[in-house]
Amino acid sequence: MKEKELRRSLAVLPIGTVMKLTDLTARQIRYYEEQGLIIPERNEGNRRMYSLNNIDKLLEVKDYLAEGINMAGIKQIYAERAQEEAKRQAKREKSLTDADVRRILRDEFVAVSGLSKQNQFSFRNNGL
DNA sequence: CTTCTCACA
DNA sequence: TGTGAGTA
Repeated sequence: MKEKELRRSLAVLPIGTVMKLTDLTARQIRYYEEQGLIIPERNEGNRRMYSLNNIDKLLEVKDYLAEGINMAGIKQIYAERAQEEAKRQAKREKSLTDADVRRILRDEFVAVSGLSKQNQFSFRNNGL
């Protein structure tokens, strides 16, 4: 499920192909890049190379534009989308630290009680 | 031939 | 956003 996403991110399409796939002019495609909506890579000859994800985003932008949304509006939509992703990322990190909290708490207890891990083991064997 | 940047009779 | 100029 991750190998697939990697392929979709591979920039292998020249602008000419993108034009046919999206029905957008080169001018528009470059303009949307200028607006930060997409960030195509560049090959050795400074030629823009697009990925399938870039195509999807361009088509998405095209739809928003068709719905009457302007550049500013589209930028806001992606800005909000980025913030929500940031929150999800923060939550994952928080849940991961929660797991670590137990380890930290346990180590703290061991230190305060003065019990080594080996002693804890022997205590258990003695039913304590 | 395709794409790039820059500019606007 | 279109388009032509001059390149790479």
